[in-house]
Amino acid sequence: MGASSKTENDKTPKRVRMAPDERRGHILDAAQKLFFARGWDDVTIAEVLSAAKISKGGFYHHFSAKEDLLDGVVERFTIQALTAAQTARDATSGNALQRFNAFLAESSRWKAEQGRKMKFFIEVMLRPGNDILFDRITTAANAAAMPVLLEMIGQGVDEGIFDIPDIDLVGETIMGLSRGRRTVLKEAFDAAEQGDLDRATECLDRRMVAEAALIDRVLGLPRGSVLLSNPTEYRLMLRAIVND
Amino acid sequence: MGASSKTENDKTPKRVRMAPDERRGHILDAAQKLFFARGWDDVTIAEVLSAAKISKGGFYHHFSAKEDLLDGVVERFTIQALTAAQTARDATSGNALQRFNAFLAESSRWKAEQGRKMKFFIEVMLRPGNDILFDRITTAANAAAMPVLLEMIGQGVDEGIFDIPDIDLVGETIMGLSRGRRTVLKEAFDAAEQGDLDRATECLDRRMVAEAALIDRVLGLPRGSVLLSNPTEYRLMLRAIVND
DNA sequence: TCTACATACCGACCATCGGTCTGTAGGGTT
DNA sequence: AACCCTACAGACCGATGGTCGGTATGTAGA
Repeated sequence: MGASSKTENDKTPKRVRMAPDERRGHILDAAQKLFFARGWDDVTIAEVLSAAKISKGGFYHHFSAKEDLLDGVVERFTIQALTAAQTARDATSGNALQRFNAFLAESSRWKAEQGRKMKFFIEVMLRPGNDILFDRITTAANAAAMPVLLEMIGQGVDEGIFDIPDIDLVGETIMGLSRGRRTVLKEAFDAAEQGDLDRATECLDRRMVAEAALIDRVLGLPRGSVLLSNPTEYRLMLRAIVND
Repeated sequence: MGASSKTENDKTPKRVRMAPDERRGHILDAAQKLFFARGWDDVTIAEVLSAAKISKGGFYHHFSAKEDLLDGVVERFTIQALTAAQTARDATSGNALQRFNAFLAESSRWKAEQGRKMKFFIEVMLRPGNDILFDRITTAANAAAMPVLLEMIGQGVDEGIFDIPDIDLVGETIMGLSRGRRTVLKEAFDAAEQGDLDRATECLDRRMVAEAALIDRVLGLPRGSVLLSNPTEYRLMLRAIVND
């Protein structure tokens, strides 16, 4: 083959053709990384293009708009969150309270894992401008987990263990609390960055204890029924984050 | 002044010069109207310009960016919310629960008034894309009202009336609930638009009753202590909205 | 009242960004 | 080999937020 100029010297073939799903995945990977690092509005299509090594035409062959990219990223998270929630539900048995506690534990474990995997995730979601991104992800993830949660609460009501004024409000309250953790996370993160891991851990832990006490009330349970705190888990997460 | 050509024929003086505050106010008026009607991202600077009857250069003399406009609008609301909250606090006396109820009543009255004044307000804030605007306003308004709320709750704790796990969480929970009303508002609004005012009212009322029951729990109060429902108020608001 | 200075204001211009369109490469099928 | 389908390239476009040099409208001091 007298084509050394073809087989070897061509370091960059003009076109790399991929299966749609694969290409889509690559683009989403690049976009996700950028979005988490700097927020959705700040990142331009051009940047995603060069990060994903594809042309504009190629991109718009797979995505209809920039908004579509956001949807794609959010969708990934939703799917992950959903399967995680279902796994947690299916893996546990016993009465509603036991299942509920197991579910909360798994849920916070999953969140901590996300925080560990993506260095910027927590740091970034605390910055204004990323509200949209963060809000959409948490909303979608919560929405995915909500049916599972409500099912368990329903079971608790049927069993006569829980006593609640309105089932929708319970779900909402829990979602609201989880959203409000943003502030505490920021505080803990700042402390961790200054090397004060103890204070950071204690900060998160106190919050979780308080949340648990509040959920006790909301579900009409005696104090100490709901378990939400897991200091070692926080420690791991914070350590992973701080170590770049 | 023999200058008929000056005093009368000049229909449009080339420049209208105003005091900075006045001009700023005019621009904000125009911007607010447009934002509420169609959302922040949809409205272009050019539209604000023509609505406020000012040139681009003039505009950028008073505002540094489009974002600045949002800040201005939000700031107005914050101030209004703050004074409303303070008024409500100062106007009431009695024990913490009485003051708390009075405060809630005033607060919801104020919100209803806003909904009445601005036709599009509710309709618009339910549309995606206006999340940012709505979120920023509610967040700012809530943040303004929060100290007042916490002060009252603190009083209740001191008086031994309230029994709470963590004061910050209480504020957060209440704020979260108020944010979650969006969904219910949408439902009620849709019902009202179809002429079913009864269903709309009932929808809001049920929500408020449930919320009150939940807050009872959170504050460690016997059921029925917190009063949040005011059907006639909703009726007025919904009627005003539906009648264009 | 003339001059000098400050500032509110104008509008043409610019850079950038999301999105479109025409054309092309490359793998599979016949 | 001829063909087609489609993943892909990149020039191009319209809109939009923002800038800049210049102009009108005051006001303070001589």
